[in-house]
Amino acid sequence: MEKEKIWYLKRLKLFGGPRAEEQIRELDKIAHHKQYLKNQTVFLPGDRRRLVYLLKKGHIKLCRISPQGKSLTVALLEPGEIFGEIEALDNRPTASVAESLNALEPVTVCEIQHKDYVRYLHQFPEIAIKVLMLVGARARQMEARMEDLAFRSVSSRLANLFIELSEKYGEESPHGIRIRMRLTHQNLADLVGANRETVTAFLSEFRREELITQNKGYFFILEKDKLNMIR
Amino acid sequence: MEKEKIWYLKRLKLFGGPRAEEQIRELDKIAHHKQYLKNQTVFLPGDRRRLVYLLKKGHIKLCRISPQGKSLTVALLEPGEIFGEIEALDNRPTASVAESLNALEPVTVCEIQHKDYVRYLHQFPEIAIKVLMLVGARARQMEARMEDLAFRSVSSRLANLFIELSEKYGEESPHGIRIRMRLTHQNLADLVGANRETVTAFLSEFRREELITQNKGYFFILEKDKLNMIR
DNA sequence: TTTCATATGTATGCCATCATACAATGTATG
DNA sequence: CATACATTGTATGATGGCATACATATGAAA
Repeated sequence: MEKEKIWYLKRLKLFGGPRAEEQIRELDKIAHHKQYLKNQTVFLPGDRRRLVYLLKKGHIKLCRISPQGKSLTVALLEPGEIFGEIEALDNRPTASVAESLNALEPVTVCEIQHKDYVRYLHQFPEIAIKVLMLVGARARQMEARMEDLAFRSVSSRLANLFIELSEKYGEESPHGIRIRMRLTHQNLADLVGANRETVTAFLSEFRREELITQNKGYFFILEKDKLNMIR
Repeated sequence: MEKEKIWYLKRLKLFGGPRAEEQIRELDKIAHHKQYLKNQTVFLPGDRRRLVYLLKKGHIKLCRISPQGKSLTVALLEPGEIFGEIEALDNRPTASVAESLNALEPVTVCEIQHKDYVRYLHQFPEIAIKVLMLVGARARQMEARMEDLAFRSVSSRLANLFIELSEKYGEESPHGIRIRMRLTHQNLADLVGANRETVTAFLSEFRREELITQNKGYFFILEKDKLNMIR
């Protein structure tokens, strides 16, 4: 049963070395299981609780909301990922929103108090270094997305998004690579920083050219290399 | 003389606690002093040396270059800042360029081999945590800039850039807040992800409205709060 | 000082993307 | 099944910012 309880921690790729067992046990001690019903937000901009989260089940999107109410999705998260105030330096609260993504079932997370988290990192410095690498990798991805926003057209960003999605969330299927999360056109628009209508138009085009298909909210990538060539 | 040699490390804000002295001494052992003449690049995309750098003198910009040769500046660095492969996870080399910024004098840095750096972090885990916070803070800044790119107009981004510059690099002067680094219109354009001509046009407008002035490559901010209100 | 390269200033037409509008379809829920 | 709501599809005009073009200014080097 104990084993059952910590399975999710094993997906985290944060642990390793001779102390791995201990690392997992200690993290489990400070992590508090919690469920969010669908379409509930996990945290909002300005949240002062400064929690660190481990995603156990479901999908989460991290967004930024503009003053005019438009939304930009900064990251999509899968079970096993860590998020929240993992790198909180100053006292400023987050500027992002975390919410479940078109969830059909509830989202399950573990919450960790920030002070427990910092104590834990001091206890297991190897893990601090791994978290550093993780945050760094995400920073690089963001750089790449910034470059896209600055230089590339919506169709190009959208094509690129499908390639990234297929790499991170794709699974082979008889009808092409299936993206294993429900995504609306609005979701895609928020991911590429564009208008929903514009996205819909390009999706129609992609479908006409048989690069992708769409079924009950799930997308299938048919021609990955052709998508790669869209300017 | 020894004191002279490590002054630059004291600017780093990475050290602290009872072991601060030791931290600095050990870092100095693995850091190799190096000078770059003006307009030399420190590293290019694909650089496999995977070095970590400490900036001692001069300014550095980190850029991304698009396939069409357009450049987006990801970060501006001042003396005392750390950059390079501070968070290198995978074996992929950087996608960014680091080059000196309109340098009139040579840029001075310290280079650290990546393996020495990792060993150092293991030796002083407190520092790994500080680097984590630092990388995190930069990641948040990038999120904010992504939001800007996605939602805001060039004039708004430009006004916002001046506010950020005045906060990070500004110093009071009789003629307003002086940005203490030489910046061309092209530099600004690269920072906000826009066309040089477009930027020049808005700068003329800002100058006409007496929000900023420009003198020998240096900018002065006159009306910070009015800049804040530009949509 | 003269020369040359770099940086700045301004105008023009063009085009990608947005905002708006509305119809059509899909899907959850009583 | 019927209803309501969310999502998708498509067209339209408006426009911000880009590319292009070229003139002028600035300042470093000779």
